Amino acid sequence: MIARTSERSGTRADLIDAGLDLFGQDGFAAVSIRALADRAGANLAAIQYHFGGKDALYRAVIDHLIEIFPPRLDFAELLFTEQAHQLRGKAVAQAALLKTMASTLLRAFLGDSQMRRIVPFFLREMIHPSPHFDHFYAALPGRLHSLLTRFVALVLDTTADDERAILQAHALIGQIVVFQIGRPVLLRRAGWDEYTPARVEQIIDVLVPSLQRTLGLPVTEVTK
Amino acid sequence: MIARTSERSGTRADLIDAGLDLFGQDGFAAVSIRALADRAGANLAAIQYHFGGKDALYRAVIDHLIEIFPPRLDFAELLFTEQAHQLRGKAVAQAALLKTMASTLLRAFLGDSQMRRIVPFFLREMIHPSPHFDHFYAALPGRLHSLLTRFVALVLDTTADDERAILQAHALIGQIVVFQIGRPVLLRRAGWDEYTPARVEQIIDVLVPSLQRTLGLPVTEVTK
DNA sequence: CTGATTAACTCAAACGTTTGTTTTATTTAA
DNA sequence: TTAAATAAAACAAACGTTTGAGTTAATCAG
Repeated sequence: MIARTSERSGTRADLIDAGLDLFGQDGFAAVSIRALADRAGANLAAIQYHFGGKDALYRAVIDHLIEIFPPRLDFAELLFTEQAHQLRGKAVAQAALLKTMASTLLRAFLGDSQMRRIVPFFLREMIHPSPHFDHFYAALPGRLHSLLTRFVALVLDTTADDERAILQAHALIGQIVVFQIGRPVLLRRAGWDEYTPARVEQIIDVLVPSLQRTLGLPVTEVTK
Repeated sequence: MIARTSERSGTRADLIDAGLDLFGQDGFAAVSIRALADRAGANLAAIQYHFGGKDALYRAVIDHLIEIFPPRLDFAELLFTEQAHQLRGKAVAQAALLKTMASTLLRAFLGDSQMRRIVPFFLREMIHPSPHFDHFYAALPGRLHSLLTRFVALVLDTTADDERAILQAHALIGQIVVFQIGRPVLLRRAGWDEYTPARVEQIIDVLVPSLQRTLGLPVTEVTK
C-alpha cells in the first residue's frame, strides 16, 4: 500500500458509503458509529483511524459527494452556456430544453440506483443544515440552483439576479424534489408501494408539461 | 385539579410545546429528554409521569396536532364541497379560488407564528415517517392532499382518483412546501437572512401566478 | 531468494459520558 | 388526610472515543 491519498480503498470507502446511506436515512445524531461500522463491515475503531471521529466521517461523506458530483454539473453548465444565446425568445426550443433537462434530472433523481443512494443525504443536508452546510452548499445545491435560475431568467427574459427569477426557479425545483421528499405521502395517495421505472415515466409525463406550463412555455406533446 | 382529561394544564402542555419545537427541529433521536424537560421548564421525571416515556411524548405531540388542526381543514373542505359544482368549467373562478387558497396557505405556512412552530414537525414526519405515521397521515396530510387533488381534478375536468390528478396535485404542493423545506437554500440564494412579512408577500406574488399557469388557468392580475 | 523491519491497518476490550427510565422522597392543593 | 404533581438521585444500557496488542503486506539488507 503505497499511494494512500484519495484511493478508494476498501474500509475507508465502505465507511463513506455506510455514512451516505445511514446519515441520509436518519440524520447525524440518530446514527451510532456502531451501526456505521456494522454496515461497512468494519471495526469500531476504523472510524477513528480513517477519519478521526463521527463528525469527521460526516464531513468526508460531504467531500465525497463534492468529488463525484460536479463533473455532471460542469457538463450541464457548459451545455447551457453555449446554447443560452441561441435560445433567447425561442419558446419552443426552450420548452424542448426544459423537457430534456427535467426528464434527465427526474430519471436520475428517482430511478438511478447510485443517485437514489445520494439523494436522501443531499436533501437532508439542505433541509437540516449541518455545520458543514456552507461548504456543501457552495459546491452543489447553490450551483444547481444558480444554473436553473439562469434558465428561468432566459425564459422570463430577465437577468439571473432578478429575485422573481430566483423565486420562480425555486418553485420549479419544488415540483421536482417533492417527488423525493414527499415520497411516503405520494405512495400512500397513489396506492403504490414503490417507484417502479414505469411509474417514474408516468410521473415524468405529468411533470414535464406541468413545468412547461409553469414557465408559460408551450407544452411538448407526449409522444406515446 | 379535578378535570384532568385534555385540559391544557401547565407542565403537560409545556412538554408538548417543547416536543413540537425540538422534535421538529432535530428529529426524534437527536433530542434528549433532558433537553425537552429544560425547554419546558419541567423536571426530568415529568415526561415519564405525564406521558410514560419519550416515544409516548412524541405520540402526544402528533395527537395534539391532530386535535388543533382539523377544524381549519373541516372548514376548507366544507367550503370547497359546496362551491365545487358551481366551478366546473369556469376557469376564471377556479383561478380566483386557487389564488385565495394558495395565498392563505402560504401566509399561514411561512408567516403565522403558531403555524411556523408546527410546520417543521409536520414536514419532518412526512419526510421521515415515525412509527406513528399512519395515524398522522390519515388525519392531516392525507386529507389535505386529497382535498387538493379534488380541486385539481375539477380544473383538469377529471375525477379525483385519476392518477394524473394525484400527481399534478403533488407537484402543486411541491411548489409550496419547497419554500419551507428549501428555506436554507433560498435564503442564501436570495441573500436574505429570514422571511419577513414583505418577503412572504413577494413570494406569494410570484407563486400564485406560477400555480395558476401550472394548472393551465388564467393568471389573476397582481393588484399592487 | 530469505528473513528481519517497518508502516498501514484491523481488532477486541475498556474508558468516561450521556442516554431513557426507575425509584423514592417531598411538595402542593383539594 | 389524601391524591396529584414535582423534585432529586440512582439505574442499566448505549454512546463516542481511546488504548494497546495483533495482523497484514510492502521494503530491503544479506
